[in-house]
Amino acid sequence: MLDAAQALVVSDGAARFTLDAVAKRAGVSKGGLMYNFPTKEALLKAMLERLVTHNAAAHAALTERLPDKPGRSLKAYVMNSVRAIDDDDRVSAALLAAVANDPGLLKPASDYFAQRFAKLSRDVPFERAALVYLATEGLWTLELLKMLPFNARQRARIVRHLLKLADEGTDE
Amino acid sequence: MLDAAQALVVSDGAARFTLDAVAKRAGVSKGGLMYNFPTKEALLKAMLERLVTHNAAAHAALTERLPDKPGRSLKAYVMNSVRAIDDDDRVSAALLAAVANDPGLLKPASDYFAQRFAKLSRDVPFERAALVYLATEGLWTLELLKMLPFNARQRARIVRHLLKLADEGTDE
DNA sequence: GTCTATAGTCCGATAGAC
DNA sequence: GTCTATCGGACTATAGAC
Repeated sequence: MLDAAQALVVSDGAARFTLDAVAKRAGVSKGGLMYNFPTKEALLKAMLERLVTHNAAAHAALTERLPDKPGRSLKAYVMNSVRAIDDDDRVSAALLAAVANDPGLLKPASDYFAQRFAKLSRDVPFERAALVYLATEGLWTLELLKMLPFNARQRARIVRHLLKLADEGTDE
Repeated sequence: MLDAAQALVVSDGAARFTLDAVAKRAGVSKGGLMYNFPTKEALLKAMLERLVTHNAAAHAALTERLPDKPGRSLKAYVMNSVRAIDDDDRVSAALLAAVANDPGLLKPASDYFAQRFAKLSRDVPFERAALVYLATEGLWTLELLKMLPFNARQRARIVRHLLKLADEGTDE
């Protein structure tokens, strides 16, 4: 059912994300859907938690494949964020819109964000880690909203710069 | 009427942003509201354009008050973005949610973004300008969504760093 | 557990009087 | 131009059969 819900927001956007549509896409009745998720909010929360889990797993896998030296976690974060936009990202955008009015819904993700930076910046000077982190987040957000004012070449140049900054580790 | 619409999204959020509510807040009937804005989309578009105008004016005013040396436009942009969150920002957040599914609505803002960076980066090395720009945008976005993983001291440190980077101009 | 059917609410937009 | 009144539709959630 969560698969169907995610596929729906990816293809139709957040506006068409209704219980009827999700049930139809999942091949169950609305009653069946609401047996598993008592309210729509419960469904949204489950989708959000799955996104966070996916993201954490992707970052962990990427980190392991990098040499174990200072900044590798931050570097993996950058790499994981600048990939081509995929379905998970599109789900993020739709959910962002859906939950923008319900700050409580974002609480679990908020905690995830706070802990994530703490881990990323452990072996990198604070200011540089924060700069790379914020710039990466800005890049991801603007790209998602199709408001990134860079062409492909400029974007590649920026990504290279971010990775270099993350890689330089503690030698400042 | 636009004032009332903005006040409404600030106080009640995007979910309660209905034509009835806007009309009531503006002290007119729904018919009167829809005489001026034929559809809800027209109303949203007008609000967006006013936001862009406000933002451009604030940046211009801030720029003028800085000494005329390389990087002053970029510096003014950073300063204009890291102020305490105000009503305009809250409107931005609500509109972000409202228009996330309608990419066409964002077109005018998208053009504004593209031109804005071109101006900001005119007298600063590209990579540094892009880094400062993206990090500032990331800071603004995360703060708006209450997902900024920094305390007040760390935030001040980051802002200082961003301003310094913008200020160093072309001496790289 | 999963279904059908429907209750109850709210929205955007229209029609027509004044 | 601005009002009142209302339409048609879509939504979440519930009730109850099987």
